[in-house]
Amino acid sequence: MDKSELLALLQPTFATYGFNGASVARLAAATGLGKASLYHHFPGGKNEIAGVLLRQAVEQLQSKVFVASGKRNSPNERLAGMIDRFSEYCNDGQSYCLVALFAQEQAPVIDQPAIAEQFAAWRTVLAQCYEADGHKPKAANRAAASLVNTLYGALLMARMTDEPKLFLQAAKRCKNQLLN
Amino acid sequence: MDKSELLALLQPTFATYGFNGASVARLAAATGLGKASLYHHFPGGKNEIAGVLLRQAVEQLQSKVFVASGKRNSPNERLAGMIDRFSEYCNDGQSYCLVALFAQEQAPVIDQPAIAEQFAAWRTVLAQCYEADGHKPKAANRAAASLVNTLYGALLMARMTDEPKLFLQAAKRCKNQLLN
DNA sequence: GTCTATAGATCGATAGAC
DNA sequence: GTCTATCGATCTATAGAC
Repeated sequence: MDKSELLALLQPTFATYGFNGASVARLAAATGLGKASLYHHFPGGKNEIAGVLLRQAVEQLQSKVFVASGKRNSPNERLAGMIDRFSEYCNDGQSYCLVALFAQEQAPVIDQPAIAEQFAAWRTVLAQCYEADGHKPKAANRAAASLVNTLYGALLMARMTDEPKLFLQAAKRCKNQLLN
Repeated sequence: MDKSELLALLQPTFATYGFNGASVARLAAATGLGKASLYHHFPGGKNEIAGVLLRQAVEQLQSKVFVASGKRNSPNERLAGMIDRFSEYCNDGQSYCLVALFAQEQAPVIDQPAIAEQFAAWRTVLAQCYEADGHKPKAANRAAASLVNTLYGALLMARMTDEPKLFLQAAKRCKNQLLN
């Protein structure tokens, strides 16, 4: 069985129960393998699996979501694109973000200062779009922080209430606000 | 030692490590008592403690935060008051919300449908203020959902990045938007 | 009420057969 | 590469002395 397939089977268990709630027994069951077989693929055990999945999530946010792509587009269209790609990242509010989950649990795989820098960097990407749209630097930073807050807050609400539409509606409102 | 004092000592351990990360050993250490002494006060063990703290949090949000108090005030002032009281609830972004934390971990003390109803009810309280301020029903619901998203999103970001000011700034922006 | 000591279950992780 | 069996540590919880 391929390692990336295994990781795809393992991710939902972490996303559902968090780092501490995802026991090796549960993880193994999610793959259909025995525990020992899982250790064959991931000698570092649970920490290794969680670390790989966490790095995958950060990498996806970094390279696929918070990127101001489409140089032909207006700043607002680029921001709207990032909202759309964040929606894809979290499967329209149906999947959760392991970065947020692990960070809240203070999981051993989390490097908290590095996470803080990552989110600051992503806010900066957003702020540059707002600046390109004519906002003053401080207003752009505020708008960027608000957007990240709203996206993650909506994702959290969708998870807490098991209503993915709460995320979709919020994402739509954000985009409408940009493209009105 | 008084039970409410004990609970005050126990809450931060759950808030820091989550339900699964807060072992009875850690909880006992936080109180200065031995494990057996903790079971004397809470025969139901960890689940009982977490349940009490969870109900405390919900009760505080219900009776102290999401209440449209001050009939003399304008709808916007009442909304601003709720933002202020949510800030008090989370200690200006320095403490986390156990409802959110336990819900994300699918902790055994969580009744997920009940939590979903609670947040829906709190959104309704906010929406009624927005309606009283002249918003149409659907717009009021949207504004209410946005406000809750932003508050919880900002609290989440503040926790993830260990920067409480991210919450304070967001709360301030929400209030400015209301009272401009 | 608080303690030490410990039971019994589950945890993460490993040995070794196949 | 997958398995059964098991280790040692940790977990929740309890027994019983003081």
